Amino acid sequence: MSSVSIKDVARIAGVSIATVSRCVNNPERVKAKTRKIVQDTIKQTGYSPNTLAQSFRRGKTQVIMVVLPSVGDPFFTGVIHGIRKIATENSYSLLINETQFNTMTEDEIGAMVVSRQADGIVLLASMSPFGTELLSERNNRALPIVVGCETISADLDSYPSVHIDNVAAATEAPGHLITLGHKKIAFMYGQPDSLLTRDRESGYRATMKKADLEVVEGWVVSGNLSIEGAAEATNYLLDHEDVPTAIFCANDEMAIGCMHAIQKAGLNVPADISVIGFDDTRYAAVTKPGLTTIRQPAKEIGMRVMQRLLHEIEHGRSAMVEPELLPHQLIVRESTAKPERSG
Amino acid sequence: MSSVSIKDVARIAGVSIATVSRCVNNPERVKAKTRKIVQDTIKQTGYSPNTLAQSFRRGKTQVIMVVLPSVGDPFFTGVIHGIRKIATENSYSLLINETQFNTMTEDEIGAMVVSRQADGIVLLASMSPFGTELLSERNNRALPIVVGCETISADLDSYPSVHIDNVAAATEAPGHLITLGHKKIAFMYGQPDSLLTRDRESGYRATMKKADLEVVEGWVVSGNLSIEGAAEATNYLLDHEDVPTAIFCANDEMAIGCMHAIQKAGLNVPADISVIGFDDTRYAAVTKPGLTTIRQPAKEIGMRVMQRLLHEIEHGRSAMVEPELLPHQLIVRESTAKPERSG
DNA sequence: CAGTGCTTTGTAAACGTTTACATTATACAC
DNA sequence: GTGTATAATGTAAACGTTTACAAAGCACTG
Repeated sequence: MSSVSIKDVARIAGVSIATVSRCVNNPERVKAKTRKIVQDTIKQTGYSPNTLAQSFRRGKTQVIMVVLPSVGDPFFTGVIHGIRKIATENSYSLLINETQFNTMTEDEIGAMVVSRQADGIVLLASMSPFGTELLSERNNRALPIVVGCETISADLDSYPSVHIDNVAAATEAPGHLITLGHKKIAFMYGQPDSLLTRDRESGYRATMKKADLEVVEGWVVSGNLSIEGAAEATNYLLDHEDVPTAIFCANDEMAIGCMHAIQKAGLNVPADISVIGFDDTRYAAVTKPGLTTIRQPAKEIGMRVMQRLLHEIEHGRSAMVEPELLPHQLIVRESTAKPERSG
Repeated sequence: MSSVSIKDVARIAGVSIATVSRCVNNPERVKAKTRKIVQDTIKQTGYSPNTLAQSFRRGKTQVIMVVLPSVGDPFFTGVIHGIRKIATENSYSLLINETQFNTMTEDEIGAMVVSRQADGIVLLASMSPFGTELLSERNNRALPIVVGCETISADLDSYPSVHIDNVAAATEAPGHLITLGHKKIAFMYGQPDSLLTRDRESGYRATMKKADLEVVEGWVVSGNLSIEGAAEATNYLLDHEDVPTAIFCANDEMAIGCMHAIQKAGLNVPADISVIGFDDTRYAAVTKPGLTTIRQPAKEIGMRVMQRLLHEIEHGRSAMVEPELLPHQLIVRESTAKPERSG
């Protein structure tokens, strides 16, 4: 059970533990002959440094904590891939925390933050997971944090962030629908309290207003970020006395649930109702009909977020910086068309 | 930058560091009055124990490493949810490693294993990610490992595992198709070398043989576990001189790509070709047509795997045990029907 | 008040590394 | 051979906890 430590290697190789340590970390600083002896001993004994002791001594874990609503969302999967790519290249591992089901309280996450379970944190579009006091004042030990996909709350504005221009992107979706001739456009958001959906909602409302279109009471609904939630919300919209001719969903996942509910109700997409999503996940291309959506460069966001985080870790908190904006793109497929039958 | 340590708290509160430590870990062992003073000091100073030092001293990280092909697969998402539920309840965090893109070599993962980055490992249906020597003999430090979804290789047979009966499940899928009247049934697997797909393939072949049906050369193809790979593989099948009337895909993800390719080729599912998947992910219910598939209890698998792992961690390696089998279920939707037009 | 047993607190060692500094070995010039 | 600079190695402290053990405090009994 007890494993071989640096002391054992030193004893067997007939050198000091310092030399063994150097052989592992700075091989060039030890004479070739000695190095050979030590390395052979290491191989023979199967020694490998105790990471716990190393982390402790070095004050670094080589672990990045990623906080996000859910790994299940295929968009976040893309972001995580980007994060992981850069992290792996730089010898970091990923500790992933999902906030979705609130199994982890603010206190718990906060404790993690403060107690250096990780060297840095990536916050992805979650609602502020810690009490703000944790991020400021006394506890603000320059713990490196970078925000991805969206600035989460005003309190977090001072953190570096990487995302698309959500307001602009959320303008293009209803813009596209309006261009097609739609006047009755509903909006389905995810979590009520997140800035992310708020940005998208404001983009939606601004566009409607600019086109002199009315946002009817009951057309702005929550799909709870899930297929099932979206299906429910869609049924609610279909029951509405004034059924919209198009629905703008704040992500593809909800758009999928939305289309399914429409089709299940015996209606046709896009003939009866157009649906537009957000994210351009890999499913958007294979739904039937293909989903018109706004593409976010998921992997790139992840990569840039992680690069920024590495910078923070290595060079300390950077001065107040502008959010880094990556390009988005409207992808037109078959789920949107001009309204054929007016409601 | 430098943070408050147990010493600072002890000094300010006027007690020894041992008392502070006890206040944090065994509050009942210190007098109420002293406890109050210390806890106030802790609150006032914002002290929180250095996790690194704790882990080091205790020899435990409270971290579980999960090794799996890809977090992107919605089936694994379900498994992870189950794992996380139990892990969180028991104060463990999840370190997630994807093997998919081979960014992490055997050596790297192996080093992690041996060097106690984690207290235990969950292996999910990946190909053997370490050299087997790492898992046996000298390095076999009773590091707790539980295998989920499938036993990975013969070498790992001695580890506890939790999964469905893959062979039996893979019998039901072609069985269902045969019952419908299909004779030309193709099989699309994922990664060539994994036992998981091999089990499913053997279930497929056995069923075909039992029904006296021929497995035509070129009908067993790899869809690479992805939508795109499955689409390619499907196109290959469609180009085959003897086009099958049904395709059994080793997971839903590939089934989705498969249906898409069929539809894109101007054919109809299930009229021209029936498609059956595996996993019953949340997308299976919302594809068009709805996907007939074999349900695996993803979350339950995750929960049981994690419970077993906790047991291993707390009570040491259990004696050679039988794999724990959870029930699967054939879910019939609209993507399968009796063959209407014979090829 | 001494003795006893229990509770509370303090002292100090230990965990396995890394690394500043001290020491010793080596190479080279004279 | 001596001196000097440099390379190689060793010594020991430090990181922040936890915890075995020792010591002290306390409450009670006789």
